[in-house]
This record gives sequence, C-alpha cells and structure tokens, in this order.
Amino acid sequence: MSPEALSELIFNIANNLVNEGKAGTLTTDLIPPQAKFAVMRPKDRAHGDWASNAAMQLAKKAGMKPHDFAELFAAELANADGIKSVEVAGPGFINIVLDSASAAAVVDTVLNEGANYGKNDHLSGKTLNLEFVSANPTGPIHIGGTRWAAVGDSMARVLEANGAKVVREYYFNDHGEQINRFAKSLVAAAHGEETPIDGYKGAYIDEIARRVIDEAKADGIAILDLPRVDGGVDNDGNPLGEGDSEQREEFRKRAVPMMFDEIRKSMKDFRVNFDVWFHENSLYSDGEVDKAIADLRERGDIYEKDGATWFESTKHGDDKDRVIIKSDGNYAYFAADIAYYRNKRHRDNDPADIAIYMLGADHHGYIGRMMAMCAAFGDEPGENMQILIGQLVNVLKDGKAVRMSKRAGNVVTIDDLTDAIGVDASRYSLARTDYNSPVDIDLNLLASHSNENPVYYVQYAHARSCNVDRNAAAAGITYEGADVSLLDTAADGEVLAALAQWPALLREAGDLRAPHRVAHYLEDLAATYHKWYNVERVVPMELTDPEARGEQAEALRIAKAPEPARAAARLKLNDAVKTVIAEGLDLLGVAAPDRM
RNA sequence: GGCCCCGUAGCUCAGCUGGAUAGAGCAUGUGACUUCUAAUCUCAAGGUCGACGGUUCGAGCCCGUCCGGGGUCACCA
Repeated sequence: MSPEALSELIFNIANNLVNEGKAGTLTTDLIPPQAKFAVMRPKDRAHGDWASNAAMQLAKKAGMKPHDFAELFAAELANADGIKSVEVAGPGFINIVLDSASAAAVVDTVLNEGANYGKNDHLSGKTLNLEFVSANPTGPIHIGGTRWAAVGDSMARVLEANGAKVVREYYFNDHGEQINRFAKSLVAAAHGEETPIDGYKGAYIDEIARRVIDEAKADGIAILDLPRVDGGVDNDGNPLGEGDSEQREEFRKRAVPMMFDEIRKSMKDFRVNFDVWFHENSLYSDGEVDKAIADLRERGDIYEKDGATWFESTKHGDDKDRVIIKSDGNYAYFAADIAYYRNKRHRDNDPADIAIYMLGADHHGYIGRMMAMCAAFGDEPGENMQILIGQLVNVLKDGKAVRMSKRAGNVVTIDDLTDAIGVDASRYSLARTDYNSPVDIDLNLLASHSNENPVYYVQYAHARSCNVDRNAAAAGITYEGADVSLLDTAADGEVLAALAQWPALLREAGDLRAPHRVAHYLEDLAATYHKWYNVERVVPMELTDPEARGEQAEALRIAKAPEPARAAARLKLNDAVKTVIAEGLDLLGVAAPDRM
C-alpha cells in the first residue's frame, strides 16, 4: 500500500466516523482536504512504517481527546487489507505497520511504470513559460548565469514531470547601451588601446576581436582601417572609448551574432535546450513595444510628464511610477519588458498561462513594477506572472570574497567551471542548493579538480545497481519466481519506504518550485541503497560453517545466501532503485553511469 | 531609511501540510574488502536551531520586536 493510498484511507475513515456519528462535534465540512492527511515516515522504526497525525489535527474540532479519537481511526485501519498492525502512541499519533507484501508492492509499481514512476499530470493543460539565464550577449555565461541554467532547466524538467507544458526561454538583451560598450571594447582590444572606462576586458574580448578581424578579412573588409571616432574622456580623464563610428558598427554587427552562437553552444553543452531564443531587438523592430504602450494607454495607465512618458504603476501597487519613454525620446529598458510579457501571454505559439521569471537577487527591485504591469494588463500577479528571486553566487579565493566584474576581466565562466569539475558535478552541485541561499564557489577548490561532490555518491549507487544486474545475470537470477513479500528485513524496509516517497516528493518539488529537493531525495535513496548493499546480497554466497554462528545462522543465511524467491525479489528491488535514481538524475540533467 | 534573502554541528548545507530523541556530507577519531564495485558501510565525538516574547497538545518551521550578514533603491541596461 502506497503512502498516498494510506492517506486516502485515513481521509475516508474521518468522513465515515462523522457519518456514523462517532466523531463528536466534527462535521464533514470541517474536514480539510485529503492532501492534509499525508502520512509521515517516522524516524524511529518503533513508531511504525508510516504515521498519521490526523486524529490530533481533528480532535479539537471533534471536541474529543486526541488519543481517544486516534483509537477510533486505529480500529478501522486495523481491518484494512495490507495493514499488519496499528498502534496509537504519544499524544495521538497513529502508527501503522504494513504487512511485507503490501510494503513491497511499490517494487512492482516502479518496474511496471519505469521512468514514469512518480510522474503525474496535475499541471496538465497549462503552459508554463520559464525564462532563465538571459545573460547579456556581451560575454560568456558567468558563474551566476550558470546557476540559473542548472536550476532553471531542472525546474523545467520537474514541472514537466508534473504534467506541465514548459517553454524554456532565453532573452537576449541585444538592444541597449551594453552592446555599444561591448563593441567599443572590441575596437580598443583590436588596436591594443586601453579598455574604455565602462568597457569589458578579458581573454574572450581579445579572441572575439581577432575572430571579427579574420571574418571581415575573409569578406574583403579591412576592418581596422574603417573610419573611427574618438569618444573622448570623462571628467576624471578616463577614456570613453570608440564613439559611434563605422568601425565600431562593423565590430558590433559581426561580434554580437558570435556571442549568440557562443551562448547557445554553452547552454547546449550544459544540456540545457531552450525552446525559444528571444531577441529584445525584435520587440522594437516588430513594433511590439509601441503596441504594448498603446494597450496600456487605452487602459488608462499611461501619462506624460516632464517630457517623458510614464507608466502609472502605483495604481497597481508599485512604489513609484516608472518612465518608459525618456525625455530624450529613447525607450527605457522597462518598455521592452512590458512588450515582452505581453508577447509571452498572447503570442501565437504556446502562449503562456503562467510566465515564470527566474531573476538574480540584484533584480529584486523589479518585482514591484513587473507585477504592476501584469495587473495593468488585467492579469493576476502571482498567478499569471511568477517571479523567483535567486541569491547570487559568491566567488571566494583563499576564503575571501572576490568581486567579479567584466570590467576587471576576472569573471568565472561556465567553461571555467565545467572544465574543472565536468557538467555532471557542476549541474548537480548548483541544483542541489536551494536558490534562496547564496552559493560560495572557491577558486582553490575548482583548481584542485576535486572529486568531492555528492553527485558521485548518487551516481555510484546507480553504477553499483547495474553491477548487481550483471552479476545476477551471470548467476542466472531473474525476476522469475520472485516473492516480494520476502523483502521483509529492516534494510529492505528502508529502501522500500524511500521508493514509496518519490511520487509525493516529485509533486512537492514542482509545486514549491524546488528542484533541489530532488537532489536531496536521491542522496537519501542512495544512502538506503548503499546500506542495503552492505548487509544483504542478491547473488547468494556460500556460507562456510553456518552452524558455528548459532542463533545468527538464519539471519546470516537470509542476508547473504537468500533462497531463489528472495534473491529474485531482491533483484527487483535493486532494479527499482536503479530506475528511480536514473529518473531523478535525469531531472537534474545528470548522467546515470553503468560503471564507475 | 524602505523592500527582498539568509542566520541550524568546526566548515558546507538539508530539514517534507507545525510532530515523537533536530539530520547529512566534509573534517576528526574508530572498525569492516580471500565472495554482487571500499567513490561504500559501522561506531564515536560534535547543537542555547542568532536573541527575546507570542500563538498551541506540540515551534528550527507560524506571528511580533530586536541583533548580525548579503542584496537592492535611477529618465542605467
């Protein structure tokens, strides 16, 4: 019997007790939804396989003592199929022990459903647009964006496992001033000049500059000879770099697409496959920005002041109104965001029911205006628009924080990370941390190419289970004749219970937008498996001198030299673990190796 | 100052609708490979869950006030 089936049973018993007049002042409309009746896995095995706090939750409403009310539940539960015993303990916990066949039923469920075990369709019919990373196309993805790539893609996979249609989307900010900074940084690098005060530097800038020069040359253009304009210096005498020249424009035209390709490749190598690569520029060239502003104007949320055009976001809960067209006639960045959201919701292909934004903590100040904009369009903030704020990645050197900046050229990139520890370890360690917490990356640790990563613990469990398969096959052990009710040892029970918890966990990870829970679950499952492996065998071994063990002899035989029906059942259990670990690792974008 | 996140073992972090004796990894000490992979397992040690109040059968979790750390505030993008 699965924990879900148990919860349903307890929920039904609560209703029956009311209908039979045994539940005091409790009425059926006071009973919370079934989800509130989830059973828990007690830490202490003396408290049963599963425990319910239903009686304690309802006792007050029933006007009864929790312990007495629990006894009523216990009496009903004791009669149910698959339940071995029920006991009321402590203040009113109902502790349930399943009979071994019932507890082991999960094994066949897993093997029948395979990689679909635990998946559900409770989000089906909804299209979720998940925008993440969206790093500027002015350089390689840095460690911060890498975190969102790992977390965002895993979240997408988890949401899909809950039945949602997910559109993974990357937004290229290819419109604004940062593109000019990028272009003039390239010009400076190409001529060996000082980096502009607001420019970028680093090996990638030199490399892109070289590639642009080569590409232009192949097209018959001597790019370094094109007309230049000196941008002058700022008040402190720092160089502002190349002005709006023909040469800068040529660099921009050629370099920006290179960056698009670089980023696409980085994401693909990181096993993140975006469905839509959206260009900010297209919002302007397609007139969507103007349409969006006109839409808001029609809704009465636009006004003119001081020569600028404003969005009256305070009407919808923002702290202050926001400029969308500046007094110099240029659009503010936010104008494109408005058009972009509108596009996500009303585009022809896969319009979003829910637009989820994953943003870094440095963008949290945007939530107010974004939600106001959502409301202004008549949508429901928090429902149609959901913003997840993730904390930043801190880079440490010798235990001290290092400030990354493109200006200083000391940015830690996605390639730095994956070159050092590989994609599996990178994705896993970034996805297993709750994005509400900051992450520290120590440069010394990266340089050491350390193998210390919990991902190997989980992967090893998978490789180990594959090895058991190979040995079982060699010994002629198959599922034939398996009796899963013989999975009755303590170690078996722990593994079975861990397997049984996967469906609820997967759903919770989706509902809470918490893919890191998948990783922690896998570590728990792997731990029960490794312990199991150390005390029990699938392939029987020959016991020398078993009689000498005295009273231990039978326990030893069960553990190390199982009879055929038990060995076959253990093989099934082994394979069920293998299946769930592979499924879980896939949700994290991590490989499940057959050997290590 | 306003708003957001965080504070749990020496370090890095989990902690599931509030639940029984607060967990794991690393590090430290200790055992287990002539028999399915020792990237594993066993045992030990390590805690005022930042502080103080409140809510209740019960608080690491919920509410309030403080303390400490990080982030943010624009006619920048």
